Amino acid sequence: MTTLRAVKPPHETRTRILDAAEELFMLHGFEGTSMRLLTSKAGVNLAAVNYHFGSKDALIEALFRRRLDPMNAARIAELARLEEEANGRPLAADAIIRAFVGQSLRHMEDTKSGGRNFIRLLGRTYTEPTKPIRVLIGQLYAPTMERYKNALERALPHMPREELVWRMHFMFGTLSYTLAATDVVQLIAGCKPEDRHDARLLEDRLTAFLAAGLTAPLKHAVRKAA
Amino acid sequence: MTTLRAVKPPHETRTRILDAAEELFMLHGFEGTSMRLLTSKAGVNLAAVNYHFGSKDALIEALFRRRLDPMNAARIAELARLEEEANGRPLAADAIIRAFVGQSLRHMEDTKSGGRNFIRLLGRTYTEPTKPIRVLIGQLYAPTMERYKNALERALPHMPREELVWRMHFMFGTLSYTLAATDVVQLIAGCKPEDRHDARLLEDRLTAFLAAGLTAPLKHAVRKAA
DNA sequence: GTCTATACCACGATAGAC
DNA sequence: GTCTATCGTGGTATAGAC
Repeated sequence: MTTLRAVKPPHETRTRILDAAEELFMLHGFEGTSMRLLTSKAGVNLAAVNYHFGSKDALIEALFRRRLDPMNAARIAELARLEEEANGRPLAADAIIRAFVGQSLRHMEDTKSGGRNFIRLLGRTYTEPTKPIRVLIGQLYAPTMERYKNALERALPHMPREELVWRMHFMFGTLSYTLAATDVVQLIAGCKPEDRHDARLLEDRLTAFLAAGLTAPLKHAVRKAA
Repeated sequence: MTTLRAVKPPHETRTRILDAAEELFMLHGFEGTSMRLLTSKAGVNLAAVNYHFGSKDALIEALFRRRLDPMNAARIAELARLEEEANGRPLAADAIIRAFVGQSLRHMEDTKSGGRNFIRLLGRTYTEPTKPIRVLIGQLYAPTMERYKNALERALPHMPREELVWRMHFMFGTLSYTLAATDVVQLIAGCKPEDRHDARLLEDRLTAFLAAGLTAPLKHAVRKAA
């Protein structure tokens, strides 16, 4: 076992399965892609999924962990970097938003590693009917969200906590939907398709929209409820 | 057939199927709910769905049409009413948004007719992997979107068309996500559950957030791209 | 430890009797 | 309109080959 086997890296089957799953789940959804199609595309045996992951659901979980854990770690690191630069002063809200949003868009840009597929898949998954998946996503995001919530509380000290939570919720929704629904824009009103792939421009558009929404003045009814 | 049959209204089987489908699709998704479960919950025969609708997909289409057509008609009527009141002057952006958003929340409030189930299901469907469903939703929304886009163009004459389309896209995303993902708020940061059902308060929160985002000043990069 | 062949039950859809 | 039988396909479990 410890002999040289340069041709076949360890866990190659695992990786092949994960890569094929990412693409097919994005195209046809979780329940829409059969294990038979998935394994044949990955070039592995039907039972390999069950051996390596245990079940289809466990495969889905592994798929999300593989990309989401590094992504959220990068988000937290980016926030820490900004806070260090600021030297104790609170950050501006739009800088915080940009740090969060940017990570998703960065992954969309590298068409090489299939990151684009994953991001679209991720955006779709927040509203998955299957509860275990939603719970998993929530768990994977929880530490990051806590950090960003704290940063936003410092950036917007006069915002009631509850209103801030709701606005973060809206923000999260806009981001996930934008990443997931790539063609509905065209269905609604038509837009130049080439723009959809300009991550830098999209980052500016999103940040401007979200920062304005997040820092909007409070309505009377909302302020009373706080 | 034309004799009096007060006990059993016409198309009762159809209605029973649609009602059961609405609830089960919301709970388990389209592919996640079996026809066997659906028909047994509806108290009809397994083959009845195929007889009345032709297929599972056709059932889904009928399900959306039943609720979405009146809902969008109400949206257009509401906009026409506001425009008549304004007597030719352009409407304010937040009034337009409130008219659009309000219709969804109105349907969420009547727990009686199962509207809440439908709205959650609808919010989830914009990001459905199955393309025919997305196309259907796009078609059903198209006339309404056109009307609202025109109204917003009048309300925001200095906004580049393309930026407006993107912002409407963001807006649509926030709305659909908010309606679909009822429990993720709690997963992320925790919020008082009773608030999630106060449609009036939610309408205020949403309108404030979206109006601010929609009317946000343009970034340089975005202005140059226009 | 990795992988394959195969068997098992539930699913969606359909045809035909009633 | 309803029911039953049936077909092809889905996810999963396992026994055994390498």
